[in-house]
Amino acid sequence: MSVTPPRERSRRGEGDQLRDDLLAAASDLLAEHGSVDKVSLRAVANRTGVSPTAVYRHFENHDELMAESVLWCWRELDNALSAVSDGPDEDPFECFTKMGQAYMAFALAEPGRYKVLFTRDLMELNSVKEMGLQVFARLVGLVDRMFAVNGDTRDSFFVASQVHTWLHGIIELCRDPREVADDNLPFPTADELLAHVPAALGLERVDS
Amino acid sequence: MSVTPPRERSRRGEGDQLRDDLLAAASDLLAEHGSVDKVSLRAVANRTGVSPTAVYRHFENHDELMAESVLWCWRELDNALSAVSDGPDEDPFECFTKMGQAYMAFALAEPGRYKVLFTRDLMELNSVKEMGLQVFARLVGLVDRMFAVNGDTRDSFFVASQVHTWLHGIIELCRDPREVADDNLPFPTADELLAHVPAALGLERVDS
DNA sequence: TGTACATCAGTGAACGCGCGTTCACTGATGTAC
DNA sequence: TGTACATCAGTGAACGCGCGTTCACTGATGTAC
Repeated sequence: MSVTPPRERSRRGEGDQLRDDLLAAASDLLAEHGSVDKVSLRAVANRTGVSPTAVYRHFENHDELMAESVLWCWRELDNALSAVSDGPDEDPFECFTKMGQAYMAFALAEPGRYKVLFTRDLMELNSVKEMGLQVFARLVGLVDRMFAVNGDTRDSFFVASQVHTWLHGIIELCRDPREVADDNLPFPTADELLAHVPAALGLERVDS
Repeated sequence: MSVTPPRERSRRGEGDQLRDDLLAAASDLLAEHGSVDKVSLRAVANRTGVSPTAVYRHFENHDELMAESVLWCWRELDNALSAVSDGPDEDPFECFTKMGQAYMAFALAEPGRYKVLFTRDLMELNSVKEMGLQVFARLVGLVDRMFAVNGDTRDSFFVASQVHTWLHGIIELCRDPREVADDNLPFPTADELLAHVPAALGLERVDS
């Protein structure tokens, strides 16, 4: 039980700073433990260098703290994907590849943080659901643009769902690339599996 | 906190019966909660109608109880898949479809029980890993037989991994088909997504 | 056939722990006058 | 410019709870003689 040194008290009027600090600490703890159940309010307070009661100045209870923390993780994913430039003048097929790699990189860098995004109970909250759909909308948009180039008439939402499910499964199977390396499990790596997705789903540029 | 009526004490020499009863109760609790962390030793004892201390006659501790419980769940999946006849004189493409449906049915009937199979820490135990690979081997064998018919020269292990990851992702996305029905999430159903897997992965009979 | 006894299949009380949450409080700091 | 005071940003002790685990035990039952 490592104890973080006490946090310097915020100046007057800057009390909201603690809220962000708590969410950042919670995000780290979620990344470490990979589950909302394993991250206690007290642990978040402790990691932040603050007493458990201080948390109640910013969150109703443990449930709300965790819901907001997962929302924070979603924003981290959204930011990571924003780094991939996909303006309308870019090649959507290249964007798709880069976006897939960025998504995979986020998921594999901190598997616990990725896993927590899909916490079943939290998905029922509108805030979390909307955030999830917003990220998904990036994918749908990209598929739309590839379809436009190829003259593909399939339902882009359906194909985006195919992409999403497949990537999600790859991440689950090959969560930690290091495990695969020194382990006797002969599973393919995430990169290999990822590389076959565009062709299998007909998301490569058609020369005509 | 519902309390199961006390269990009738086993006759002398039949003490092992309790072990199976505990595992069956644990399997149900895992199905209900979908996580090893949420199922306590006391809850398993309670569900079985026995005192917590009785558990220690059959298991070292909570960890071993959970490990054996998950192994029990794996055997339930293995049994469910065994119901699909896939003798060498059957059409492997039909078997593949039926096996996929059986797998999906198992996963969607009790999402919690399915989810628990892939508990990260437990996968490091040889007993669990072997059980997982044994189930996976069914799939590889099926892919082999489809390849034989089609003269397909791809690596069957790799393609089986593609199937596995994709199905796994579909299950995660569409865990509960009822949610999709009355919810505003417009995601495709598991059946729709599943139906597109064989074609996308080149696992349909080639007419030549 | 009767009885002493070892064994089996458990029970019940107790422990220390970390948890979420409540309550009364404290001390620094900005502001009104 | 000095001071009283309201407010802010927290703290610290305490609560009841369920947990994993230990320990000493109990009572039925099969078996040896």
